[in-house]
Amino acid sequence: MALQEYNKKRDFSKTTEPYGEEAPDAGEWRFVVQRHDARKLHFDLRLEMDGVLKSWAVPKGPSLNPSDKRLAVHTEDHPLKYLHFQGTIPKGNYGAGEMTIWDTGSYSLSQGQQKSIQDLYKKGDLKLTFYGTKLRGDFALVKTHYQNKQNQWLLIKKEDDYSIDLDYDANLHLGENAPSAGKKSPLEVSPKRQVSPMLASRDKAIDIGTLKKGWLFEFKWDGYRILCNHEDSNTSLYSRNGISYTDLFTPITDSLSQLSFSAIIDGEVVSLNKNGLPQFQWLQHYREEPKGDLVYMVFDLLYLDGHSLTHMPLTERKELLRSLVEDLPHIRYSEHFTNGKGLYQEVLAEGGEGVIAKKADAAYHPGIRTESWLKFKPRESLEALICGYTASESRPFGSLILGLQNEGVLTYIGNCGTGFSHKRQKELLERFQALRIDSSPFLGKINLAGKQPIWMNPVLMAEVHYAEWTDSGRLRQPVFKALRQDKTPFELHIHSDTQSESSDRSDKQPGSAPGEENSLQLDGINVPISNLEKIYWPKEGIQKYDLIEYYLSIADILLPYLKGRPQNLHRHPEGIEKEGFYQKDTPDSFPKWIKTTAIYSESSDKQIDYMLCQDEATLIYMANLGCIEINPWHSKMGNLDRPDYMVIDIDPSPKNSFGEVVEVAQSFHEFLKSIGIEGYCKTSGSSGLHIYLPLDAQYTYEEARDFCKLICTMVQQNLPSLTTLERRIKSRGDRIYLDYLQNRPGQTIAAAYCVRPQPGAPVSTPLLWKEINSKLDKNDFTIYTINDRIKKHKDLFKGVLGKGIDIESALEKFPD
DNA sequence: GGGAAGC
DNA sequence: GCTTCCCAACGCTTG
DNA sequence: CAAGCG
Ligand SMILES: [Mn+2]
Ligand SMILES: [Mn+2]
Repeated sequence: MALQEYNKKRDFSKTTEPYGEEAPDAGEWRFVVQRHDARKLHFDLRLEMDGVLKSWAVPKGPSLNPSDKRLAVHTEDHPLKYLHFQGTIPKGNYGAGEMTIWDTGSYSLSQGQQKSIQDLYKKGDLKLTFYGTKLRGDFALVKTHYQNKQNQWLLIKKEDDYSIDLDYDANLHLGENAPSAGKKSPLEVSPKRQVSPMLASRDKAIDIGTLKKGWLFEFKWDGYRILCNHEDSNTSLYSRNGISYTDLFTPITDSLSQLSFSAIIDGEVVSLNKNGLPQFQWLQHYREEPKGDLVYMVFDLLYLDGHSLTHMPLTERKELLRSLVEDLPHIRYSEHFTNGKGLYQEVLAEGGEGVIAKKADAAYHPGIRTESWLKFKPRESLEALICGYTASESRPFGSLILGLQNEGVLTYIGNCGTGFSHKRQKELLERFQALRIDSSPFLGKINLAGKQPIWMNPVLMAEVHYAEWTDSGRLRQPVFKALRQDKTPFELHIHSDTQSESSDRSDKQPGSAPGEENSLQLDGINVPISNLEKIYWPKEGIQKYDLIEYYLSIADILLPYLKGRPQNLHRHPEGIEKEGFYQKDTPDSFPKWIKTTAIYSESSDKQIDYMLCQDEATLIYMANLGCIEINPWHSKMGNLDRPDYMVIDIDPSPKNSFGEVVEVAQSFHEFLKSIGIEGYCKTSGSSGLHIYLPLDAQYTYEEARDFCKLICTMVQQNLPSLTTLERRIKSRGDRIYLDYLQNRPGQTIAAAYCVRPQPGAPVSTPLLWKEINSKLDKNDFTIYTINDRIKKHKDLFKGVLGKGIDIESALEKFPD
């Protein structure tokens, strides 16, 4: 490639919109790794970011082995066109030599990343997930801390399903999957696995009229992008994120189940009004109120009768598709046209969404945003932060107050008062309540033309369509489309066979409109999930979604500590700032698959059905009920009066520092060591610490409690002014309460790995004794950090359910 | 969070 | 049809 | 006994 052309393209890249529709927030961007046989062979890693390709030269190439730290030297930004470039750079030019595409695909920030990619990039601490052919899974791309080596970064594979233990040499992996001359062979698909759809890109610089030969044009349907896998008697519909729509859109499922061949179909489900125009809002409320003609507009066929078709040209796939779905009810073949300009004008006149242009000979690359498909639409859209709303007498609220984060400053971009039904407004208003704040989140004063603002913590995002920007930086004719569903769907954690883990907010997608009844298939049970986006931690904007995601991720480790134990549910259905309540009895309205055990209650003279958390399904059902915290008994069914462990509950007064708590725990550790006991310590998740001693159900609660009291007495004597055994709060003063009374039947303590209804969503986290020092920060352990910690330390509480201590021989070692 | 009662 | 209400714990310790 | 406590 000549420098001249490079420069030309570079100028072009500067002219692209700084805030385009896709680039800033889609959460998934493209990457390429080029093998560059220049003076010295190296690999160039390029990541799409802010409209350019951030680039690193990796001398040894990427490795899939986590123990390799590959040096990556940050080089200058390259224009986006480099995503597809391979060829020979002539001698005499910079970087002369052969350049081939080694791998390409998309990437996103890894799970649990809170900051924007721009911030993390600036910090030099990128945790990325790649969806390429060779580069797959999680990587860290981090700046080294050498101050005189500013541009030296390291590319390190993280331990996951794609990492390997063997040596890895990128130069030996040029295999058949390597794309050659711009023709990357597409992934094969199978109806046994979900497929991520190919996505269209958008380039406002292109005039649809200039696309002629080799392009065809389809309606851009305003509905849900849905794929269908059909094989034998199995027919399933699912969204881009893998959420199942098989049951919701039964007319379509039933119709496609009649197919006589196995197939994978791509299309858009729409709800049509009498004039045949798709009504997106009707579709959003299809579950509660089916309305309009439900039609699956199918436009691609990826698999037929045992063969993957992804490599075939589009026109051939569509021909097969047309004959396949002929005459099926609720299924319509999406025709294509050759006059793009004409179709576009027609669509505009009818108020349609837009037009998709497709290269007639293009293959189908699952999960890739392709330039072989281009979307054209008259209106812009973006994701804006909802910063508040205006009051109204006639409606639930007047309009949304919208803002964007602009270089760290929240900027007002206008109000939006249309696009929601009365019903939708009420749902939104309810969701807004938890986020209300007293003063404006904007720095300056906002002119709202006298309307009364109600301010909100700006964490919710709305997809808004608009005509253009005004000169003063406001949206013209904004219309609310949907609340953003910006999270990775759980389904992907369960069926790890889908590719894309991120969502594209510019393509509308189903998933979690409020009031929509979701469910999650776990342990063969359809677990009902409601109000996923309900905010449980208003300050942080953490949703029920995040809680469930955490519990899904920790279930395997957590469940052994819950199985067989009656529980006291502690529920916070309205979030942590509203009062929660305890619930012991399991009402009849709970599903019958929930296991319970009946225990007689003296006070109410009746049997109480205590819930047992035996499996992931119950765990998630509990989370859905607002059980942020989990409170199991210390003893199990079958041996209810003999606890499996003894608990030393270290409870500081509000006046004690955490450092003092640590000091007390250290004192316990010393004493326990002196009587030959190891003990296991965890954060309570709140302000204290818990020390567990394994008992293996060998002693009664009373024996455990007496032994605990003895130990606490020793420590209290050792630290008389810092600790107390006083049960009355008033008598404790500002001392730390050593609560041995927790060792009683029916008494509970927040389980290891459970979340606490406290600021920051802390997790009760098992620790190494050596971590219990003045540097310990209990705020380090939250739903966002525990999984990394477990990768490193595994389950530090394993011993709690292991071999029990011998109280008698420990007592012999007591002083005096 | 959800069901029942009340307006 | 929509809003509000109401419910969802216990048992041991201590004074 | 009622109130306190987790
Ligand atoms: Mn290079
Ligand atoms: Mn405690």
